[in-house]
Amino acid sequence: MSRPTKNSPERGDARTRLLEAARDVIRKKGFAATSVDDLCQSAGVTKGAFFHHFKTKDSLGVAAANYWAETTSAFFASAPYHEPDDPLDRILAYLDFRKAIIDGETFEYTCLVGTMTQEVHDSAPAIRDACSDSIFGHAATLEADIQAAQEQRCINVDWSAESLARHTQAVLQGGFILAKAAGDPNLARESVDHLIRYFRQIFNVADTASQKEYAKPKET
Amino acid sequence: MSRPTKNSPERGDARTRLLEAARDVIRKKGFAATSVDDLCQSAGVTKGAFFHHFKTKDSLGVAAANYWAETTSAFFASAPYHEPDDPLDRILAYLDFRKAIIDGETFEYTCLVGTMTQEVHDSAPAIRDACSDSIFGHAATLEADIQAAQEQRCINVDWSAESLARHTQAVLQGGFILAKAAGDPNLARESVDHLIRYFRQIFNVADTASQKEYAKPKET
DNA sequence: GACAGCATACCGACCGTATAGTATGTATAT
DNA sequence: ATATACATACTATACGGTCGGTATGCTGTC
Repeated sequence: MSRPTKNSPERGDARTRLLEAARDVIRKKGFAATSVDDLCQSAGVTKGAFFHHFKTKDSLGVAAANYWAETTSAFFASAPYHEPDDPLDRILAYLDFRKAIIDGETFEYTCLVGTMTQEVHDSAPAIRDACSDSIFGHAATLEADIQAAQEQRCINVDWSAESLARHTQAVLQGGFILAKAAGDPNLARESVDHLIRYFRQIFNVADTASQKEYAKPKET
Repeated sequence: MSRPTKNSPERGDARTRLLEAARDVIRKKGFAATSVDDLCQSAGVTKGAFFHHFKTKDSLGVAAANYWAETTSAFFASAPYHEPDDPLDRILAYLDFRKAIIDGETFEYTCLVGTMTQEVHDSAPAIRDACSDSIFGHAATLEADIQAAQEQRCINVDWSAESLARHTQAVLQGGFILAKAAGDPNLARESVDHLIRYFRQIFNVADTASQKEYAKPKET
């Protein structure tokens, strides 16, 4: 909150501070409800700094989506879920990891680009496209492992690795909405649990505490 | 777009027209980006009418969420997916139905209360609660059938009917986000397909074109 | 190594407009 | 006559964006 003075060490990173402020404030209040002044105050910079770095509020939106894409890419690339040798194990580790990082305040675990997409998909194509790139770019990082696991373990599948990768993101995004509605991150984790169960089912891998037993359908 | 005159037959339904305008415009532009004037213009009424029926813009938001809850409840209650005798068949018919109504322009098939939840969850508790009631109220209509199907066909389950009902809504909401991001309703339908496959798996029911064959896991 | 010249980074007052909300008046139904 | 259902004109403010200015650092020249 301390404003950088003329010769403060923070000089030079107003842009980054604004992008970080955007990341957090927009996740709390949404894009349209977040004013330029909100962002400046939260970043501890002035309006002059804002419009020095960003031509318009919308261009800040694009930059924020790209910043999100970059930082989350790096974050996931260095995450430990890539360690297992088996591709399916990597996928399950990914899902466990996604579940583990759903914690704290809503704005800390929800997805900036998912939030912005909802608001601007029809009115700000530039922002929407940047958000779209981030979402589908991340989904694409899962495809190779899904494809490998599919080839290794499944026959006669009627789904593509691409669609399943996208589905994982849909489940996460939807879980965030329910979590916001109820004010409870457990609802997002709960959906990831169902998704994990789906993966175990379609890849035919037993859970530690499995539900592999079935009752014979009774006639009603 | 035609404004009702003093003695036009539309007199008396400004409130409904505003709620319908809210339903459509907010799904396009989002709540914050939708101005009161936008709504008045779209409904063909004046500001006086707006603030006669709604104390504030936020109270319109609450009313719109409640209107959505009422109209969608009636819509789903009279839908044909309740016909099958078997509870699991009813659930699968529900999911087919949800898939079938994902069509046309984005604002025609997406969920008003999901959209609003994203925006206002932190800043307008009254709206969020109304949205929350709509989402979880609808999810609750699925619980009895899920519970019945579970008791009929599953043993040793580690999931509750309640959580699975919520998960269906999460998948739908998430599918809408991806559809908005890509501008393509197919992405929402695709996620429903995965959800249907999940239901078939956990309830152990064969698909017409099944993927019940599995390859023996190869060593990598 | 001092200094001119220049670009970048930022400041903060200001502007025009859009926005939520109000005040007051009027037509219609009961 | 009174309440309801609007219509119209108006207000205060918040908002995105502009503009002239200043501080800081870099670069080449002598």
